[in-house]
Amino acid sequence: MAADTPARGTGERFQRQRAKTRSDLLTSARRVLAAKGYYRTKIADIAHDAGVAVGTFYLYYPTKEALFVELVENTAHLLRGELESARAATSEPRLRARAALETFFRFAHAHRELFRIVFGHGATFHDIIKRNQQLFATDIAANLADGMQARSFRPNNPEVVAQAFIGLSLQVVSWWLEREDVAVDTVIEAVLDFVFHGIEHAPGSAS
Amino acid sequence: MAADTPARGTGERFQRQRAKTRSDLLTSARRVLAAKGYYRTKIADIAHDAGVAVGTFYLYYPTKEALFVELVENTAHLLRGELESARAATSEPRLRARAALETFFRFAHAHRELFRIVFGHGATFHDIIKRNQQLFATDIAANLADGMQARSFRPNNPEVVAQAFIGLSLQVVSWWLEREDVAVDTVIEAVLDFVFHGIEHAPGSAS
Amino acid sequence: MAADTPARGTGERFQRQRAKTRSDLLTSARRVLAAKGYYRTKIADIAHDAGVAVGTFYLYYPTKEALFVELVENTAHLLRGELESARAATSEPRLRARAALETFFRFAHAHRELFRIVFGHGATFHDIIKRNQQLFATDIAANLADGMQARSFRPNNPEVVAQAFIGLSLQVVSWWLEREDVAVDTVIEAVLDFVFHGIEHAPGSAS
Amino acid sequence: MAADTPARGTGERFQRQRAKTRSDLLTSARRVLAAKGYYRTKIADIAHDAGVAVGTFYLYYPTKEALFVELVENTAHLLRGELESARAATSEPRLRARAALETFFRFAHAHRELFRIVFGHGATFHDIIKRNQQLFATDIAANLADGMQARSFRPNNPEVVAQAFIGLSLQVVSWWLEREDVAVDTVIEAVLDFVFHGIEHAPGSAS
DNA sequence: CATGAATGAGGCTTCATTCAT
DNA sequence: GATGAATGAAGCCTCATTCAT
Repeated sequence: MAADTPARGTGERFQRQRAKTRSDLLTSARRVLAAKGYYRTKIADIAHDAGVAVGTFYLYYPTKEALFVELVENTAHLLRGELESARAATSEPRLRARAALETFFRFAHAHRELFRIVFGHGATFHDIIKRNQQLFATDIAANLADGMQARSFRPNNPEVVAQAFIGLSLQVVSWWLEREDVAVDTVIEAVLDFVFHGIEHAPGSAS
Repeated sequence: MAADTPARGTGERFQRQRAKTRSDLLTSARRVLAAKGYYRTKIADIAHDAGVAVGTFYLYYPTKEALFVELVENTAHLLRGELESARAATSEPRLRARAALETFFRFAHAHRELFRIVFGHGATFHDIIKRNQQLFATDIAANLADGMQARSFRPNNPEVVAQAFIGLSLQVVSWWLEREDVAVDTVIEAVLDFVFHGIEHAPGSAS
Repeated sequence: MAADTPARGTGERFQRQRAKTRSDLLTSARRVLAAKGYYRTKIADIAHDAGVAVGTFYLYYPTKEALFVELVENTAHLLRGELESARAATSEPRLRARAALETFFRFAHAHRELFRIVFGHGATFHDIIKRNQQLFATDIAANLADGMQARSFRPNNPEVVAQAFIGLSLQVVSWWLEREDVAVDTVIEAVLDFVFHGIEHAPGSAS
Repeated sequence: MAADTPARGTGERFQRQRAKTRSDLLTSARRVLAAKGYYRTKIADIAHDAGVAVGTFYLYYPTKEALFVELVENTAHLLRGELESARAATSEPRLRARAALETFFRFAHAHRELFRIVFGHGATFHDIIKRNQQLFATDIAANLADGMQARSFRPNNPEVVAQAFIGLSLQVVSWWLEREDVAVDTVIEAVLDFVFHGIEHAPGSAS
């Protein structure tokens, strides 16, 4: 046993090396997938971009699909986590919705590539994406239903509005990601205004 | 056959036959592309579905992409036409927007397959789709700007709202296309409510 | 319906063409597999030998293994049929055994390539071959048991002798297939003598 | 380690270590090759089984084939040695043949894995195996010819009988190696009886 | 015109072998 | 010496497109 220890130190080195290569591949995959979409992305493209040989890819991911799934799951999980945190900050539905929307935009901005892969391009072409979108829809619909119950929001069909919410967010973000000139806050404000005066039960608002 | 006045214009009959085959191919392409998306659709699938040989496909369309482009262009053109008619019915921005939304939903419902191809699944994976979406966005933004000018709509960034408009419409329609149980009008009403109380400049609204 | 008939004549032409290509592929597969064995045979080798492109192979066989299995099953089935006919000619165990042995040799000679594939080279590397060999072993053992019961054959373990039978036949045939100079009958006679009498010079027999 | 007089001949210790690793690799190669055959065995499998890294394999064997060849040569050499000893015990052809057969069976039993590699599975797929089989055939044929000359054996074609000999031995042994239930001696007896007397129930002989 | 067989470039994946540490 | 990550040639298979009939 003790005699086998000397290898330990070396093992660490390999671990670090592996982690680096894996991360390189992931980064390249992000970049390339975001740029060309799933079908037009070749394993060779990713490997090349990562500066490794094709075979190396397969030391880290069994298939192209596996990599893709991992990327999607990671991203969705990350986003969901951030959204949860944002919503946890308050229990007031209006504030929550605003916080969620902001979070979503900032996330998309920070992870534009991941985002483009998961929600953009081929969109719902893979079941895993559909499934993840459904999760978001459910969360949003629940929040909307709460708000309606509390009369913070206009009574409406929560499911439909949730879908609308998702749809408009994705579209605006996608659009915005291609024109870096517009400030985030400008867009967020515009969207918030649009969204809010759509769901908000106008009290006696003289504007 | 014999009953078809064989002596007369062979050209005419062939013409008709050609048109039919072409149309058959288009119909099959719609069906198959809608079901499987561009990349997973093989020419052989379409030909088989249309009841012709693979080679025949190429007598009508030079490439797979050409067919796709034609389909997209057709659809977009058709939709744009309907939207124009709808808008032409009135010059009042609010009514126009409502009419356009209704038209859009009814169109998506009537041509669900075309719609899924052009706006769903592979979404923006092809430039032509992007280009067409942009056309719609421009139209909508123009209409919104008009409305804002006329103080029918809340002042806001027309481009952003146009994108939001498109995004929510696509998403809701896509969602709705997969659940035939909900009535069109229910969905339209929900969307209209959401959309209107978002864009409408609340006058002195007692709701 | 009647209008669809004109294609029939053409269909026949295609059928003939298909049959030819299929047969070409089979012939080439036989040749190449026999020469290089399963693992060293590439699809491209077979296709090239058959004078077609690689893709063509896949119009006829889904995988390399499928082709192999078909070849093995065909051969085994053919051989089993011939052996059955040979055995059916008489019920006398000795004659049957002789007839079977002769049939086996003549078959191997006539279908040397198939034979080499199925029984030679990689031999039992694939389950299907094992399974087929077992079938033969069972038949032979049954025949031997009969003969022992009838006291035509020396009492012995039929299973072991059946295996010995198969083994020696395969080996001798394989050996003989590589030296075309020896006449079939010479070999058959030698084997028959060995099989029937063994190697021992009968003690009592003054020869 | 510390107990191993570290100061003394490092070279010697390394020598021992090297020998051990080499032997470990050989053992693992035997096991894995026997189980999966040449083509389906990966270097990684062997290395893993031996508890060393892939690269280490190449410190001991230049190529996969080299290892294989060594294994085959070793085995064949070992067997030939044992057969020679067995034959040397007597000059009486009958006894010699019997002794050789027994030796062969016991060898196969003792080295089933080596045996399966060299004679089973991939059988004659490699020239080296063919060449070795030929060596055995020559030996056996010589012995048979002697016996025939001495009238201990029936006159027959020695080459053919030698091939038969080899073939039946291999087949029976292979068969037997997969059914551990049968005792070696039972099988040997059956084979000896068959080899010496054939299958025919001697006419005059009262059983 | 229609047919469907044939083509072959191109993508995915494997694995014997090499190499930096 | 040992390690295991990296390499890349090579094999399998797919499918848009062409072509002989």
